[in-house]
Amino acid sequence: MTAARRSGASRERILEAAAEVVSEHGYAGTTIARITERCGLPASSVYWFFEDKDELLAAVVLHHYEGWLERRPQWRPVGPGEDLVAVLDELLRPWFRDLGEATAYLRLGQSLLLEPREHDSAARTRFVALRREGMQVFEEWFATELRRSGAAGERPPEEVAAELARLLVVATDGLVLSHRAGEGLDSDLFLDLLLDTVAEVLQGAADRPAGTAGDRTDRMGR
Amino acid sequence: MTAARRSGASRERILEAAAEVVSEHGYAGTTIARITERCGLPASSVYWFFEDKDELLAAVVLHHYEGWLERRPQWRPVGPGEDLVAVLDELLRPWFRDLGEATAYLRLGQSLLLEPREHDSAARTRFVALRREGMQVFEEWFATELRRSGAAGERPPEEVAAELARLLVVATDGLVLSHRAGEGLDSDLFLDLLLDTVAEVLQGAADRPAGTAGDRTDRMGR
DNA sequence: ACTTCCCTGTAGTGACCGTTCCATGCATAC
DNA sequence: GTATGCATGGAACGGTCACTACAGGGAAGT
Repeated sequence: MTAARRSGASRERILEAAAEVVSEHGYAGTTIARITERCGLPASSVYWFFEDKDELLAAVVLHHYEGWLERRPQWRPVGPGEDLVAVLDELLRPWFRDLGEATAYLRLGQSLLLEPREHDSAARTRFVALRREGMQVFEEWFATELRRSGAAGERPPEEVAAELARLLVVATDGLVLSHRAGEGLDSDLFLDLLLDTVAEVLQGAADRPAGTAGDRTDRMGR
Repeated sequence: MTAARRSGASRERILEAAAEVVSEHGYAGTTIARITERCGLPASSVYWFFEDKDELLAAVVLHHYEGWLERRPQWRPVGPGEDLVAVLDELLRPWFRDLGEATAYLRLGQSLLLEPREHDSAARTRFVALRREGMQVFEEWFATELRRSGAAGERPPEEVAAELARLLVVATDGLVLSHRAGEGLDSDLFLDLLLDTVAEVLQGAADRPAGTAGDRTDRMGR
């Protein structure tokens, strides 16, 4: 058990068991008892590694986010003759295909989002922060590529990038929920539609003069 | 009897108290104790009118849905010289403006969606059913107007209508969650973007020949 | 061999959960 | 007045929740 101690294998086991329980029983159905049953370790071990249930869930959120960061698409720059939307398609499609089933992470996070703000659990706070961080990954890639290609037209590239990143996040959230409702919404076609919208935003940005652009976009988020 | 029970004012009080508790404390924080505290009636009254907590929540879902049906936008037909998207704008904008705060209904429903399917509570089952029903309200209006105006081009109007209805529902879900995350996503601008997308779908449907249209759209839906 | 420290095992804790029991009101009808 | 049935009041029920007190194991250092 030496190796187990040093490598923190028990902590990992608890973390993974918790994630499995969340994905099987949902947020409300996640109890310490189920987690201990799942990982074979007693509750005292759980409370040895984690201060309380809230901190454990926060750790689950962080754990999954880090996993996503490793497996996330590589944001390669757009080549000279390439279309930005085509590259985006290539980057996002595998991820969208997994959205229906694979992401217990998003399910847990969305449950946390729907909880009241006031009570402000560590898990919820962390998810909101990581969600924002993840969105910035999108945003910066967009901003870089828009700046390079000049596809944003008269509008500030950062502004268009923020808009597009928000659009992506909102769309994925909606897609996950739609899937949970058992509506057979096809991820592939939905991405098609989304990319069409992205193209349309870019088109609009390029066409529109600077003056009128401000009217439509200044309200988009903080 | 059942009819006598359903007409009672106490039943209504319990129902409203439950809705308030849900909107304040979220799904997980909704307990019988809090509901009785809120409405001033004892738990025995709650169990006089409702079989159990699950049935009470199912009744809350139905109650709010019926309220929405009454307050929903009137789906007036599109006039001769009018644009379909412009009318849609007029119909949806007030509703979208309320989405951020007002709809405890959607918050409860989304929490139910994120619960596991197997356990299959009455409340969850009912929300899924009403969600589908509500979506069909959209769908039929779209289908009618598309059939009348011929805006669907070569594609079957029902198919385009289904696609647009799904798009609307997914977008509203995502918008509610985004708002819960505290991202200052502006509902007005988001609706602008959404309507642009609708217009784009219609444009694509009108332009595309029948043969290629099938490739993109057959996957949308069940 | 002895201490040290990390982790596990057992057996709880009180609090709160949904739910139930049953006596009591309180109208209305006889 | 007395009977009838809907609805309330209050006090409990067993169960499960998150969490803890504490003793013990077992590897590592000395």
